[in-house]
Amino acid sequence: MPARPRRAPGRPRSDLDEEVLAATLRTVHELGYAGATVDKISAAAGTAKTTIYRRWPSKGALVTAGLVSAFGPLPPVAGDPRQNLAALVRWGADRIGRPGVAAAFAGVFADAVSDPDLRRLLRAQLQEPYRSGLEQALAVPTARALLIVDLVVGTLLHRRGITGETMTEADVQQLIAAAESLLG
Amino acid sequence: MPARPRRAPGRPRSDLDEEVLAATLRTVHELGYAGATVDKISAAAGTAKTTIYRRWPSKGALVTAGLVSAFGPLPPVAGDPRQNLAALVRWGADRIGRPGVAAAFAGVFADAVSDPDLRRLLRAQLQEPYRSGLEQALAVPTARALLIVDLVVGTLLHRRGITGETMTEADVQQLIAAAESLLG
DNA sequence: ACAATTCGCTACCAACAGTTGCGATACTGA
DNA sequence: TCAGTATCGCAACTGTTGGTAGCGAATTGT
Repeated sequence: MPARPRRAPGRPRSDLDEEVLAATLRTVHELGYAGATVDKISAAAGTAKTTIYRRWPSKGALVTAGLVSAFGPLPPVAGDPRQNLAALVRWGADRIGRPGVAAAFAGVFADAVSDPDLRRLLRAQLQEPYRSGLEQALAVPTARALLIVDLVVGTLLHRRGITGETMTEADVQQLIAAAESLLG
Repeated sequence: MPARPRRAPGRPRSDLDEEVLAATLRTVHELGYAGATVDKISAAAGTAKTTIYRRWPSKGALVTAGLVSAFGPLPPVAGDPRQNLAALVRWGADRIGRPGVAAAFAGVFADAVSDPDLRRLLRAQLQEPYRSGLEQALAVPTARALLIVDLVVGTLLHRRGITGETMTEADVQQLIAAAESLLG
């Protein structure tokens, strides 16, 4: 018999996950990944550092959760693969252009190199959930979907990482054209 | 009258720049950017931490110098732009696939967000020197050359950052095809 | 009332980037 | 040979950070 979804005893968690994640990206935006200390993030969220560590096991996991929250679910698409690709690239460009997102990516990537737990978290929460939706929207096999993600996300992140600026509309159009050449 | 290139007085610097930079990438490869402490790097290079800080102003600058040393000068190319592009993509894929390079990139990108000095160094030592050579080899204007760099380098780095693996030959060929669509 | 759990707070630890000071060393120039 | 200068390796230090431990108070179900 299935366990009834009865509420566990004890004081329930306050509803502040979203506020903490928003404060995380805000602080990373202002101070960079290294400058955004967990003390400062908790102060910006109006809570305590210990509360944050009760919910996320490390700073990298916290920032990863902030990224997941900033991206949200893949937008629904219903066209042919070419149309879908253009819409998805614009969606990604918008999200990566939001304050703090690129800096957060750089930080978790750097941390993940020496942190296997964080690496697993990245793949499970950021790569895997989007991969399957992309395969369907673009009608491509897995390996091709992953390459397209590398191309689009990598290009957008590198631009922000090196120049600190977002892409011009003309560059986004070129990026769409380059990605289209991978649709097969 | 020109100042004679007379050697400055005092004990000359030991010839250990290259050994330190190699030890830097080696250590970043093994332990990640955060795990590669300057203490460990200096130990791996067989020198003292203070000697490193006498030559490079920060850990970020040290790792950036390691990257510059790992890439070396742009290889000479002498074909039409299409041939040159393919050769340059393969050159970049080889360099970014070398141990420690991708992890070093992620680390300096993350640090650069909150360190204007490091941001300037990145552009002056890693972006600017290659941009002009690329414009000539590919016969494209500046903005297009920068976009191609974002596309190629960004894609290669994102693949290593997320999966930790290098690209298959088939993927490199697809990347070349995608970049070619930007040649105009 | 009682058990269970979270909250905010203070205090703490180990590790790291970067600095300072020192004696020893290697070179130049007179 | 002797001063002057700059480097070297070493040890000790500072300030900060990620993360932990322990507490009394608050909030729920039974």
